[in-house]
Amino acid sequence: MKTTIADIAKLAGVSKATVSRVVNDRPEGVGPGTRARVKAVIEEAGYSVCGVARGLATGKSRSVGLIIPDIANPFFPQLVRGIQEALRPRGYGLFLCDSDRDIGKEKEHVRVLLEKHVDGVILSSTISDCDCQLDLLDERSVPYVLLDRIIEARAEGAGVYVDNRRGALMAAEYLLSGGSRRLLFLNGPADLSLAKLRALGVQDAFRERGADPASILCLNGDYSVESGESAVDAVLEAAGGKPTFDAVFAGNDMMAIGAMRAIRRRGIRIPQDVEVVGFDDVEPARLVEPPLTTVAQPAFMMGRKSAELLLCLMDGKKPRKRTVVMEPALVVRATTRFR
Amino acid sequence: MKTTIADIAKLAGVSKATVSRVVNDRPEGVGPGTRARVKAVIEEAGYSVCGVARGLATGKSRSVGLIIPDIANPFFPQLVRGIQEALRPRGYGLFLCDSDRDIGKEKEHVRVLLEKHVDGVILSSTISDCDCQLDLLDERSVPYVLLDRIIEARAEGAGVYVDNRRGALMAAEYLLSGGSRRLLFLNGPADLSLAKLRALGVQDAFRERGADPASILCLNGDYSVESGESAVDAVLEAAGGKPTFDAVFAGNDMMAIGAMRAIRRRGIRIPQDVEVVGFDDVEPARLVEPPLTTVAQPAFMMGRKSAELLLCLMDGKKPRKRTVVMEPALVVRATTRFR
DNA sequence: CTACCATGAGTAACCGGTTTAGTAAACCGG
DNA sequence: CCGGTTTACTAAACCGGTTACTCATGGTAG
Repeated sequence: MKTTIADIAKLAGVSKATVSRVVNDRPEGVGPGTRARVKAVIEEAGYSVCGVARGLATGKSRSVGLIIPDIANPFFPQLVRGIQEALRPRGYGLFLCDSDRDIGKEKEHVRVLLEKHVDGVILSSTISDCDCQLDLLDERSVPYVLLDRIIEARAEGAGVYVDNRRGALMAAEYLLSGGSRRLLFLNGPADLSLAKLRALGVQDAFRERGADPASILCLNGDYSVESGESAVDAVLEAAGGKPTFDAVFAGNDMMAIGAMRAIRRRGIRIPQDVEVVGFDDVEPARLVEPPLTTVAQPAFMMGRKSAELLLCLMDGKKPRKRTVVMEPALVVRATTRFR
Repeated sequence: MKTTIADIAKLAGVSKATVSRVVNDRPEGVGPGTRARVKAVIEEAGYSVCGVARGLATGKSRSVGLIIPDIANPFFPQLVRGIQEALRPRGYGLFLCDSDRDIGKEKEHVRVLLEKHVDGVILSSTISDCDCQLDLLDERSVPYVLLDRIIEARAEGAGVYVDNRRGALMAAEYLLSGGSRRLLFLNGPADLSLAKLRALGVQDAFRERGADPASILCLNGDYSVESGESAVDAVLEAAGGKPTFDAVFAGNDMMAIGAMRAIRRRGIRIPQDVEVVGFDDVEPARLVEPPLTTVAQPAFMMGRKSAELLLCLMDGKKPRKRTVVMEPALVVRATTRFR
């Protein structure tokens, strides 16, 4: 039989209210003697509050939901770690939902999270334009923070992103500075707004250097190694095995790694013949051969910030800024030539 | 204002009990006409049950906890995906807890999960011998499934593992079959029972082949690339840069990759001079150069099986077998010589 | 025609906490 | 010693569902 607050109250010879105050460390209304006695009884009986009952009474479940497109993409586990880091000391639980890049599953997850009465949601959405799930959250006034994946219709909402446009600009500029002019830009899904922003960044760099943005060959992958590999393979195949480009900039490291595989399989040298730059700076980037030059995102930090922002929102406080934009950093390794 | 079951009852002109029956699709006690009307009202009002209230009433929270040592290790995201796959259709939420390889955090997570009144726990524990957290679960009779990480004291409990001893035997046997005799066995933490089992497997292989198990050089890492790299580096350093071994078998792919880095940095060739075999078959294993020969674990399947087993336990059913042992498979790539 | 049972639906207790209003006793300055 | 304030604590309502039990009603078998 589980011990409840009533059992403790009876054992300690006080009322449930008093036990509740002791459990929640509320200073008012309980004398030091009583407090000590109740604490002793609780310890003795090994009692711990029932979060469900408390949740019903307070309307807060002390848990938040996280929706991400793909936990197998090594970028996201870092976000998760950052989020946990911020959540654990406050005793919040984290519902992990992998939407599997599927809009339907994403919406279903929002519904389930709502049923679970999470106090807030961190959303790294697969959807960019439609915002129906967010309407649901707004309706129930569940605070949420957008993470990594921007949703245009909610640009003014709380969010934590890297400066995607600038990150892409940095990558493209670096490639241009090395003399590359014929860029293969292996972007993410075209409807993702972060992908659009990066396209703009690449164009910025070209214009800045007086290069023609129209000369950029832009393809779209789904952030998997395979998609990067097959996209580049198709381009090379079409050109009879000779590269029609002298640089590749990929929307994430996994696609960049895929691109590298397709390129090297044809005997094309990296970085001598073709330079490659990725995005994210996940662990595999430094493990592949040659180690990948990439635009680093502070993933762990982004996770932490997003959770801190959400905690702030859930406390009903006005955060200093609703949108946190983090700085990307170019990490030069060996898929680009020495400058 | 949130709509409750009482609101729906009033709107539909029925009692809460009837609405409850309709919501839970209970066939008895509601006529088809009433049912349709109530459903319409629910749809109209956009009502969804409050899981917290339901949880209090039923004593089930429809959520399970997962404790893993390190979400950044690419093996674990695959487990997570498998678990979600099994859980989602049943509407269960998943509390993810990363114990960060820290026993203290692991225990804290168990406490928090207990407070959240999860219906079950999947545990991939950092702890091998002490089982205090499991006592807590037993006490509250919360069903749990051990996943990947065996806990010796609970060998008879529900669990899903790969046949670690056999996997290690396969790897060692393969290395021996190639003529390697001086094995550097880069095992996981010595107190982990899966590491002990693998050590036994390696010894089995040596004995089978008439080789002396005492000639195995055994080191322990923490499953990170760095630990593998530094361990092998230290060995090479001590031997003046010449390898005192002709094969490395690592407790996971990340350590194997670390070992490869240390080896190649010294100009030692893989696989000509030293062969390397990993464990797990995570994505980076096929991406590094040369691609890593490894003992594959069916991680996704293991995750799914563990969740299915837990669901079974939570339903109060007796599962056909409490312990599921999956078969490892040797995946031969290019860090071993052609046989 | 009556006795009986199946069916649809409602009533109210209950799950285990939190919180507000209320009470009795202690305290305190004048 | 008195009126008023403070302090320690309790009783009971409430959160939003579930469910055992009760009760008409109507169909049916004898």
